[in-house]
Amino acid sequence: MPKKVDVVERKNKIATATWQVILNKGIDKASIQNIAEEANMSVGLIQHNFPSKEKIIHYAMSLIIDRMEERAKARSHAFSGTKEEMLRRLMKFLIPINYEEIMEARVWISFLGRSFSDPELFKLQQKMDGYSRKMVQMIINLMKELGYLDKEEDSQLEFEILYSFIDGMVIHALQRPDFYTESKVDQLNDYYLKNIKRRKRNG
Amino acid sequence: MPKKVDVVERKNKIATATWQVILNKGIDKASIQNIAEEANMSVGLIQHNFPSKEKIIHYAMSLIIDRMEERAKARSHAFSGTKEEMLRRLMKFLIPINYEEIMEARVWISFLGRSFSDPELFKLQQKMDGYSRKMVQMIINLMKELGYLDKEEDSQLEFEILYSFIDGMVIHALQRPDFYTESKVDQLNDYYLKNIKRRKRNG
DNA sequence: ATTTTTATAATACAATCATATTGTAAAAAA
DNA sequence: TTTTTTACAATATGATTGTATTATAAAAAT
Repeated sequence: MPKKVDVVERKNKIATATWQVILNKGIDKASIQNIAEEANMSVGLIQHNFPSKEKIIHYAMSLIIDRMEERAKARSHAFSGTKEEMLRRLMKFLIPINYEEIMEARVWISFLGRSFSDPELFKLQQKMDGYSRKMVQMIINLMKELGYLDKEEDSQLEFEILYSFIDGMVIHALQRPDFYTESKVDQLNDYYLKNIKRRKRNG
Repeated sequence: MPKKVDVVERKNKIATATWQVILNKGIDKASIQNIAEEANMSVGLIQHNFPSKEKIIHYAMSLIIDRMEERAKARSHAFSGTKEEMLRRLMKFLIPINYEEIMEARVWISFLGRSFSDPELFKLQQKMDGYSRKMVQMIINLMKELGYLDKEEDSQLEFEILYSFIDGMVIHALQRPDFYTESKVDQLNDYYLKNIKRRKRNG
């Protein structure tokens, strides 16, 4: 056989080309031929790596989610700095900040739209949701540890509000990246925490 | 000529058929032929009402936004009840609650995904954003009026947090409609307001 | 009553689509 | 060395696509 090729790397290259086509031309133009052209590959090579276009789409979304989870994991495993800094870092776990992250988040939105008519994509989205909830729970736990919330307090509503706030920022950040810079996000998170502290002093 | 037909009604019927195809098969399957079948019309009739497929998509998104704005307007113009009730009603201005609203919000997400590669859709999305911001500002003003916020206070950060919270709930409501019932949304909004009040007592 | 305008349908067509088929070169396995 | 396996390309194919063309019936305008 020819030079044994890294099949994962190959698939990822096809997936990222798919993202590019979706970003530049829209998801309805994400055809095998267009993906092949974007990836500088032949149609046959794409077919050699994926049995159908459906599988390309599914793989492309699952890779987006993997990337998001990786970033979140990297942030939650970075134990440098104080716990207060850790809390602030965690609160940004989903927010797309640099160009690459914004593009990925935009592609994710396209997949989210399709997930309502594609059960496989819906499952992937649910997986993403499950992971996000774990991260938000970590944030809530850290808030309790740092005295932002009472430890005995039932924090279910606090959880949902924080999660909505974070996902809302994601939606806004990918629509107005010039406004939603990292420092703007920091400012909002600080204000959010300050408000929790202010009301806590009151009980 | 034949029975003069209501051209707006006709266009809206095509637009809603487009929504259905997007919901059932995905935005990449929203072809003229599929839309025609869904609307029980001939391809020629679709073409008679729209010069191109592009225009159908644009019209379909603009109708979604009109519907959302209409609902928001209806809620903000309903002056029944106390101002506290009005505040709570306004906080739900974007949240999809019944089946129809959830479907519309899901279609909106599909258009949002495409808006990054279609300048016309992006403009429509910006229009929607502008309207939403007006509504959120109304809510902030009412919060000041009702003593939730200090009137002199610069409420820019408060504004962004509330707007993200609301848009985040939208994203969550259309993904988990069984969880995000209207009463759950009410509960979250009440808790949100209660927290503002608690911290305000402290200053 | 004749002409014109309009709503609607049927169908045609080239482009693009997803996928199948076939071929080839290279290297691992025998 | 021979065989087999694999990476990759070229091209074919039938379905679907957006759009153009043509036809028709009905009613408004003349």
